[in-house]
Amino acid sequence: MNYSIGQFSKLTNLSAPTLRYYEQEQLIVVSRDSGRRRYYTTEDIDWILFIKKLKDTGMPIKAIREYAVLRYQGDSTIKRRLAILENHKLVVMQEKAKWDNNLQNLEEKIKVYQHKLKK
DNA sequence: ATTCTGACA
DNA sequence: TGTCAGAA
Repeated sequence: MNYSIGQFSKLTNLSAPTLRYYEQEQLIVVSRDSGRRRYYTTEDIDWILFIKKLKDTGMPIKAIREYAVLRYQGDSTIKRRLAILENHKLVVMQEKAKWDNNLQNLEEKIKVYQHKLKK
C-alpha cells in the first residue's frame, strides 16, 4: 500500500515538512509518482518509527543518516550497523549516568532546605 | 484540495 | 521545525 505525504504524515505524526527534511538528510529514500509527488510504502512506517526512536535517544541526524545509508545497502552492512548501535548505546549510558548524578544533586539540595525548615 | 521546491524566521 | 510564495 502506498501513501501520499499527507496520509503518511498522519500515520507517523510527523509533519510534511519534517518528512521532506528527513528525505533531504537521507534518513529515508522516497519514491515519486509520474507527477513527481512522493509516495511512502507500508514498509516505510516501521522504518520511520525506528528513526523516531533513535532520535528519542538523542542520536544526531548525521549519525542516523550513516545508519540509514548502510541499511539501504542491505544485509552486508549489518555488522557495521550493529557497531553504530553499540557505540550509541555507550553514549546513552553516559548520558543516563550524567542525569542520575544531576538528580542526586538536586535531591541533596532539597534535603538541606527541608532540614532547615524543620527548625 | 494537495503537494512541490526554495527561501527564510 | 514551521511557514510562505508561486507553480503543477
